[in-house]
Amino acid sequence: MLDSNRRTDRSTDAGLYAEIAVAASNVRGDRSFHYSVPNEFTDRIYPGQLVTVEFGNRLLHGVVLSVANSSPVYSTKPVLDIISDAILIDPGRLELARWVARNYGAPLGLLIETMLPPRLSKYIKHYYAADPSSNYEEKLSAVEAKTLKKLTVLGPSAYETLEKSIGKSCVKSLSHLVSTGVVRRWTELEMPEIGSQFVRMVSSPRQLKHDLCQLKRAPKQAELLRVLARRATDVPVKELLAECRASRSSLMALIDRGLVTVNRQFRLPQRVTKEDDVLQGPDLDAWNSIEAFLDRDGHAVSVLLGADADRLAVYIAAIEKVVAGGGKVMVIAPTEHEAESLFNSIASNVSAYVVLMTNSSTVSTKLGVWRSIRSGEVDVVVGPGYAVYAPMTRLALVIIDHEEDRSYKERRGARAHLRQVGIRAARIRRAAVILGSETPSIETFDNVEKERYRLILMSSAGQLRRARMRVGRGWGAHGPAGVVDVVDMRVAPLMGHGGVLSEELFYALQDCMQQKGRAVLFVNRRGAASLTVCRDCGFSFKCPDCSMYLVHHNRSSSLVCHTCNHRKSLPKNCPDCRSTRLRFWGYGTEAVVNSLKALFPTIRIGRLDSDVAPGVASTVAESFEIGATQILVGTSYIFRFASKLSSDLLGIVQADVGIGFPDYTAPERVFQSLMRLRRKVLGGQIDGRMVIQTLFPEHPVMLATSSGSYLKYFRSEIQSRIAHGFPPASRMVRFLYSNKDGEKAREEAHRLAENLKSASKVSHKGFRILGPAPCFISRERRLYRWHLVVSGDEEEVCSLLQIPHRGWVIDVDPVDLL
DNA sequence: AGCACGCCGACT
DNA sequence: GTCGGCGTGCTC
Repeated sequence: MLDSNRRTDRSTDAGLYAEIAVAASNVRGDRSFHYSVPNEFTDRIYPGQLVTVEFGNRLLHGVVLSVANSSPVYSTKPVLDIISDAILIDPGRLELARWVARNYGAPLGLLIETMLPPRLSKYIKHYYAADPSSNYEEKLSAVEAKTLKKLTVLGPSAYETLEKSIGKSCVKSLSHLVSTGVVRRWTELEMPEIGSQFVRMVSSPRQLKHDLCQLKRAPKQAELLRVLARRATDVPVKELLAECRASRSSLMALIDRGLVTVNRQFRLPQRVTKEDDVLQGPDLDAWNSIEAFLDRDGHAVSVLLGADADRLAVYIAAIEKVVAGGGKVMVIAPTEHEAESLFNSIASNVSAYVVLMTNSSTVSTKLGVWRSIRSGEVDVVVGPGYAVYAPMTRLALVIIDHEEDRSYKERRGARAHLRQVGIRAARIRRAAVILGSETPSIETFDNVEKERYRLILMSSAGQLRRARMRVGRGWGAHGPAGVVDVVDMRVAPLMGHGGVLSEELFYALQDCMQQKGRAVLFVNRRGAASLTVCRDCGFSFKCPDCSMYLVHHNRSSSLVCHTCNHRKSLPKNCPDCRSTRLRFWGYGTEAVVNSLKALFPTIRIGRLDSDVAPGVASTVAESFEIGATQILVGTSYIFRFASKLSSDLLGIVQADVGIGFPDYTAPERVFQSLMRLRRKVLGGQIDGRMVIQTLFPEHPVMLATSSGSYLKYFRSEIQSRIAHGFPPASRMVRFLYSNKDGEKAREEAHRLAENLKSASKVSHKGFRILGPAPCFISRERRLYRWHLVVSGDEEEVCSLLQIPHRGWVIDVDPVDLL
């Protein structure tokens, strides 16, 4: 009788041991666990396999990381079962999972879970059966005896079935029954059948005549068989029945006769074949560089700088080349939406097997896509950030488009930066990386400057550089230079109500309207007012659950919290002193529209932000595109309609560089979005004009923006990052703690600070601890928030990630500190 | 997740 | 003394 739960002592048993990543999502960091391998598994256990193990008193699955003849742990539990012999995660991806877990302090189990087929844990079933060969001498408790008796009657059953038929308390006695050997336990992987049904002919075509003879009195069945024979392949059930105008019963009869079989087959979703994008070939200089780059052996990163369409041409040529050489390609985009449009362009321009990884497809499609990629039949995977975890083998090229996009930084889960994960994935498999951008991120360009990445400038950028050189400006913004005016809003004369428009922007708009032109006004806030104040007692409306002020929205006459979406209607009187004199400070899109309406009563004005219903939004955009609307006021939401924004005037109502906010990437974001706006709005206009209203005209990023010089911007920004110890100058970790009780949050934050400080004494090395302090958003959704920010070198900082207990959120290289 | 262990206050 | 609630940390 085998006691499957016995522990193994290393001293007495020189057997085989497996290092396992257990699917427990709260073991932080890259910690793994060691289990002994029973003799029955020694010749079939491999890294990447899925196994069942006991963890604490839970039954969990895990993935084998390595197999060795010794274990660093004295006493080990046994591997209980190999769930399937398939290698679900290849060694390269195991290494990637470990790297992410270590560098971001994320649970290794979480990474493993994201790499396994979707929803895999739902398909793992634990089975129990009474072992008839075992004798019942053991002293069983009443409950155990009852469980055993029921199990004998039921036969082998899954845990879920047992739970239903014998109840929770009996089910708990199972583990003891297993350890005494009276009950056997094993695991099965029951993956759902996926794909649609296909009909297959059983006999050979030569036998067709003979088969048809027996169907003389069944014309429909004969017809089905004839069509099937003519097609000479498996035919989808639906298609076959439609073609023969037959019903399901005829098909069932054919199956009963044993003439056909029906099986499920997964076919990848058909690619969307729109009219092919008219693509010019990639520009020669850039392509020569990329080609040479791809020809060199091993891992290297190159930054491709150019306009969207130009980069796409290079991507496609690069994919063709790599696939022709037998390599696989990953194409990563910041959002699902962008991934889909990249997929459409690539799939219709490349002669390779291209699939789109998306969350919006059905579960079975996702599973099918995962399998197809794993099997190696797929050449190119296109997807949003998480597609860097796709199960690709023979990976030769990773393309990360819009590498500067902030959405690559995950805001939940592992909180990894998926651009960095993609680069690491390529490095592990010695694949090449192309980072595509029009305005590279500070981190990426820093790597260019330090000669870790190579810069490839496309002619669209190169031409601009030449044009700019003549007027003494650097490269970096695309499209004609145009005129840029920066208005100092602290001293500028204002027009209209609400302090929204400067005279300069007003006259620019007036000019533009008189010449029947169009204008885009960019505002960085939705709603009407950022602060609603009582003019008599000074009362201001705050969110009851957060530390934020409520924003007034005109349309619904309500007050909205932009952090938690708490809403209430705007009262007529001040809740404190009953005064009716409520005043609105600051402005958003609504206030700008109202102010403009008063100044330009005859002009049609459109508004585009996330408050506008999605269906209405595209109408607004189209109406602007055809000229029915002359002024468009919007937030960054307008980028969704980037192709419809072409205008003569671009007004930035308030360029806020985030001074006074703990958001060190704010200047980067301002530069990025203003440059992008300028390309999208004024790109085609020789005489295009841009007016930037700002309270900080002397801020280096404002100066760089007005001259359109990327280098100027980069220099000033990297200087400030170095000065403050922000990434990429050093590694930074933010430890965040939230609690209903503000005092408790404060205490906990101080406790962690002490723990971190003593850790620094142990290791002698230095790192800087900022705080503990309440966060800028000190209360959110009824929780008080405290944080600690640590910066130092990579090695040092990684060692701190394990210290905080559960409840702490760890954010490595956060994008803001709000 | 779920259990053990330890600390502290309230009770026999 | 001892019981039990809760917070914390561990699971090979």
